[in-house]
Amino acid sequence: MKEEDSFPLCDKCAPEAGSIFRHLLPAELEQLNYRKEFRKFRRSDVLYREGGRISGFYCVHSGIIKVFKTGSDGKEQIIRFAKTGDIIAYRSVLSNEAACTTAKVIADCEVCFIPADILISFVKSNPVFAHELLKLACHELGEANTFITDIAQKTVRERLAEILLYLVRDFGLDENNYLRISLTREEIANIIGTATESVIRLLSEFKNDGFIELQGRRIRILNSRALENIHNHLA
Amino acid sequence: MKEEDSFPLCDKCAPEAGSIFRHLLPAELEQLNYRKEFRKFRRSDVLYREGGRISGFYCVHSGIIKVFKTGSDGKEQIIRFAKTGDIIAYRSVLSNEAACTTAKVIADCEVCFIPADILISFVKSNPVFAHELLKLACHELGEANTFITDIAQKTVRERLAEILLYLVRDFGLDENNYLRISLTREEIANIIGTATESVIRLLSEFKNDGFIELQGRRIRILNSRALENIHNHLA
DNA sequence: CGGTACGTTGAGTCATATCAACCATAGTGG
DNA sequence: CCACTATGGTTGATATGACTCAACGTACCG
Repeated sequence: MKEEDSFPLCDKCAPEAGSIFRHLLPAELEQLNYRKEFRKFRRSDVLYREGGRISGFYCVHSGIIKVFKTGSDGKEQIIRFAKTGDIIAYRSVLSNEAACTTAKVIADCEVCFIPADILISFVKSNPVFAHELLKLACHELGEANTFITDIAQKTVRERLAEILLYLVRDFGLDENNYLRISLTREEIANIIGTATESVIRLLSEFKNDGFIELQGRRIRILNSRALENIHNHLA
Repeated sequence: MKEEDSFPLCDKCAPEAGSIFRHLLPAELEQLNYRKEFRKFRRSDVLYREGGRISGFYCVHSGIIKVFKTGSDGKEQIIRFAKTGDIIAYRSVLSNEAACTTAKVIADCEVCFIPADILISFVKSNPVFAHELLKLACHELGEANTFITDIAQKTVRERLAEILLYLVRDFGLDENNYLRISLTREEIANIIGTATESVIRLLSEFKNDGFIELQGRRIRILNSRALENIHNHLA
């Protein structure tokens, strides 16, 4: 079928996207291809909701997803983003806990849904894969620790500079130095833990200082070195 | 030898302390007992330092250890505590990254030092153990996410109430409702990400409200329900 | 006995949150 | 086609939580 062709096959997708599945054996990849379900989502669709039980996890083929927790007063706290090659919800699957986050689409995406049991079975059957998964979780843990320290100790201004640089690193710039991810001011605020108005004011401060340029939601990075300095408390 | 007797044997310690090693097979436990090194540390000793390469990890037999990151201005951010049955530094060992935290003794402790290679080999040889280790890492990741959300969204007052409850849950109360962990005001500040003076002021506010009692460094919990309410923004 | 680390309190300041008003844009339905 | 509504962005005024700085008290320790 024509349709079929457009499905990403894991044994092609895994190495290209650099996903964790590149550590699977051919037979396991075949099994994965057989069991997975290809799905498309559009902006603001929700993949799963915190508190819910999870029957599987997702591997992102294209698009961007934000993963957030809802605070007691209903405010979103964005924990991380997932893009091509990333997997989400694996935490809940592996620890067998209810989802502690919600996943919502930021840029239209294509993902594979993979039943929970298959992940567990790979962990049990493929030690290298298990180790890689551990590396992944431990790496994320390290990043979480860094984030905790920053959010606890740095000013909003410093955190904003940091997040811009993080977005550059993770999503890159286009040919005109515009960030390849588009976020609302509120979403930016929900990453660094501040008010929307503060983000707006600080962004326009950065603009006036000539570090960035703003075209609506698009952000152009002019002087990442300066942002680096702000982040490191040197300015 | 007399000395030998005082060494904790992992096959006894693991089930009692509820450590991750309870999932090992007898032969593996034996290997662990053979390879591990028993060590004692006193208050303010450092087990390992951030940035350093790690040749092994630690399983805590007794005592309390604080694990923290040092912020850019030298301020400690306490990430977690480790007590009987907990393992530390496993993150760096598994992800093969330099230590991103420092571990310092809060209450005199006895630990086993375990060479890195043995952990990796268990992950490879024992799928159940690997899975349990994944559960552990994923659970910690979930806790980190919650902490990020709290620190980003809650007031210092709310966080202080929360941390007191967390310390009750994790370390318990003695017969007179005193916390079984002793921290300096500065250490408390370094958990919740605030200034020492703020902790002092808020603690004495809680005292005046009759929620707690203070005897130097010892904290007596009188009304945990009230603290619960503060934490949940209900008061 | 002096030193060092910890605890406490007060005063002043500042970064950031909050509240309110307003504008721009786009989608919707009559 | 146009009012209508919702969403997101911006700006200003004001309030305040929390930090900083400084001084001083306290307790333990060699």
